[in-house]
Amino acid sequence: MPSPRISLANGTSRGLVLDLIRSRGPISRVELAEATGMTQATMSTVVRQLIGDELVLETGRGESTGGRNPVLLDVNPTARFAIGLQVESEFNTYVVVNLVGAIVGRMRTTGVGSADPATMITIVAREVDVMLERLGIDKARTLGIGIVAPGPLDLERGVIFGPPHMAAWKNVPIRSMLSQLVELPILLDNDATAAAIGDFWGGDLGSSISHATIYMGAGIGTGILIDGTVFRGASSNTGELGELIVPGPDGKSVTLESAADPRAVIADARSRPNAAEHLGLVGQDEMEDFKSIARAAVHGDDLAIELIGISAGHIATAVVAMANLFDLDSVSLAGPAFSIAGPFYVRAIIDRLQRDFFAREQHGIRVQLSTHITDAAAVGGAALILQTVLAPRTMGLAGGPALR
Amino acid sequence: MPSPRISLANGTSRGLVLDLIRSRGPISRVELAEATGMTQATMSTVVRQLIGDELVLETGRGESTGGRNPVLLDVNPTARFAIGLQVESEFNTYVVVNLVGAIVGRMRTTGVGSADPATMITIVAREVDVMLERLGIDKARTLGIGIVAPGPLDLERGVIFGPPHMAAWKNVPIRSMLSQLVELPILLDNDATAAAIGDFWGGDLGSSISHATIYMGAGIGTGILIDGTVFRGASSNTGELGELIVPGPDGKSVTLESAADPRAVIADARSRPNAAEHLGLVGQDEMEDFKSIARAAVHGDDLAIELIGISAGHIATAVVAMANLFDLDSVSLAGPAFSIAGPFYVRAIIDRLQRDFFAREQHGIRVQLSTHITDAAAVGGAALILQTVLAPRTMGLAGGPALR
DNA sequence: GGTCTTTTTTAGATGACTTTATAAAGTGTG
DNA sequence: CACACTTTATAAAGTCATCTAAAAAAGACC
Repeated sequence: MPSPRISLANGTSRGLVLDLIRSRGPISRVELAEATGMTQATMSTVVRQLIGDELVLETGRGESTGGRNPVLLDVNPTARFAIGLQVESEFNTYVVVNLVGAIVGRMRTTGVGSADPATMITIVAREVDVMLERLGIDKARTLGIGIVAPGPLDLERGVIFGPPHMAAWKNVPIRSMLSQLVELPILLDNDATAAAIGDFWGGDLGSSISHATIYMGAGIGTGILIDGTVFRGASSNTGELGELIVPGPDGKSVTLESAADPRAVIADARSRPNAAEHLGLVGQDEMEDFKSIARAAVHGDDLAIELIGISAGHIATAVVAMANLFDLDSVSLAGPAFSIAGPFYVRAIIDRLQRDFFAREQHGIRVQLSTHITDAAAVGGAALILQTVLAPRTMGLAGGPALR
Repeated sequence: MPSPRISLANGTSRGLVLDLIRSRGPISRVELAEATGMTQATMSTVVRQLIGDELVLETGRGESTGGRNPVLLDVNPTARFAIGLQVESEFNTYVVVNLVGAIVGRMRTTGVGSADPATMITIVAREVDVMLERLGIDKARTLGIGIVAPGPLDLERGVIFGPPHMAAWKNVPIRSMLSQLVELPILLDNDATAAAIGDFWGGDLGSSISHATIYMGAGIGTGILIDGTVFRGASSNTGELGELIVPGPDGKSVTLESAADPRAVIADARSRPNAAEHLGLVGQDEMEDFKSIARAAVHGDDLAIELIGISAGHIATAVVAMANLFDLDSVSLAGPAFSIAGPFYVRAIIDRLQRDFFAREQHGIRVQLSTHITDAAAVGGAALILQTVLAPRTMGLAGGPALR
């Protein structure tokens, strides 16, 4: 009766089963056995362990299909928590998520640009403790802190190389410094990867096999998941699509970043006569100006719609390229740049895929906005902790981020 | 002492160990234990089984490092064989490879364009038997036939959809038809994927984590390997890069296929005054005309060098895009189009990667011609059999080709 | 020759599975 | 409404890949 036997070594099956319960909602032991290929007997014991750890609850009975009716299992959302921390120069964003990836607490403080690393890290440690206490969450049920940082990183050593405008943070071993202060496991990763795992853990991806989350903040990056596992490539530098070539105005070749990121949209706007005043561009904070344009587009302003449409068209071109290379079945958009204008981008991508995706006759691609658009990276940091601790996976052995 | 424990379920470890012995040449049990994370005791038993199956031989003793000197293990090359068959409209190419992926027999006959499917399949079955007999290879030691076919395929059902110029082969269930005639397991896959596995099994890739084989015949495709496993995406349609956008002449955007494949090179040549005669273009067989240009380039003809250089530049652009998305550490070129002009392409790719690859500071990318350039797909078909039977792997659960 | 190292094998234990059998809790039928 | 039949869940015993611990084999070094 039981099929081929996919099975997995080392109690990894506990993680696999937890993953299934999380993603396939209320589900019976029998259905789990079918989905994994394990026997019902095995499933019984695996589930017993998960219930013993309080990770899973019996939440009711299902309908009978001719015999005894099944006991339905669900994840116990408040059994464990994880913290996500996105460090940026202007703000730090903290989130606390529960086992199903839902936000139970959120906080934003002044960012790492405002203090030297050593000072800032002590502040962070204090803020973490304060936040947990305020939420009434026992540290013992907190699995760790997932830090999401901009710019190049050394995931294995837990070191930030720092983007240009955060020079003081160059080569700061943020993981070891922080883990000495808060006694929690800590892990470091980049924004797009984190956002992708956040989408996955939040359950939005269903059983996608090949997924990409496009993360657009100041720049553009991609996090790629193969069967729910981060695809890291040779050195965790996958999904770099900023330099991809897209057809610019007049069919000239330009790079995606130079044509589609918020800065490009603003520059395009400023090149139009009277547009800066018309759209209320301030010229201080790029993301704010971009959001002004996005808001105008949402309200039906023709110029703004055109500007956003151009950017969305370029992103759509890039997504088609990725879809053809990765044979994607799921795409989501995350990051502050999509918080207002997101639907324009989703529409543009769907339209383009329908026309140009190579395998469009074989299967569709689900395109959606990430649930936590703006906080996607921080939520993803927390989800990375959940996944690493509760449902460890390996793939493309590039090491991935170390957890310490 | 033994490290984390990567271990793998279901006797998959036998395959893993065989893989390591194959790729890391003569190697001792202790080194194998280190490489896999298993204990030396476990390795002893695993190796005993492999030796029992005659897949592995003890081939000598290594140098002592202060104690007993290690027994070195090697794959027994002639223990098993696999057949690769590339079907094309003009020729069918058969190869027989041994356990280390080396060619031990090769044959080329008139292609599938010359007869209706049912007739052709009986011919193929006969030719397979004749070939094995001529080589003195027992069918019992032959693991199967890997068929590589052009155009869209249904890997799971083993059906050819057929390219436009092979209309009679549309929807032919080649796997089931052939497996009834020759009593061997049969598997169907596309050329680029097969070529990639061929490179891997031939040992050229070392321990690459993220590899792409660019296959250029009439069109351009890519086979992608993550840690030696085919990356199949949602529906085995990964690596489609023909429609990727590259900067054409004057910076205008064009698709890779329209700018770089053999047909494009010939068209470019014909657009130049007197070039057709100068280069000896016949206008019958595209690949032959392309090879004429390639030969002229190798002999130093300026125009030919320019034409090939343009094509190579476009391919290089595409490879950079792929390298940035997949964080590649290895690229190889296969297919008849690279058989003569290959070095021009390799050079162009290396140069471009050095300048534009995103993670160039973290690691280099090995770029090389496939060992069996022209026969890469056929050899790869055989290698797919070897991998499927001897070292099964799973990833990106898109099913992969079924073996029956 | 004796002692130390390194490699390989043996023997027993463990744990994640499986198979087989049994209990529990339903549905449907005469 | 008792009985047969299903479906779901657990229990018991066996299998298999792996581990730990310890011994055996084979060479290096003094």
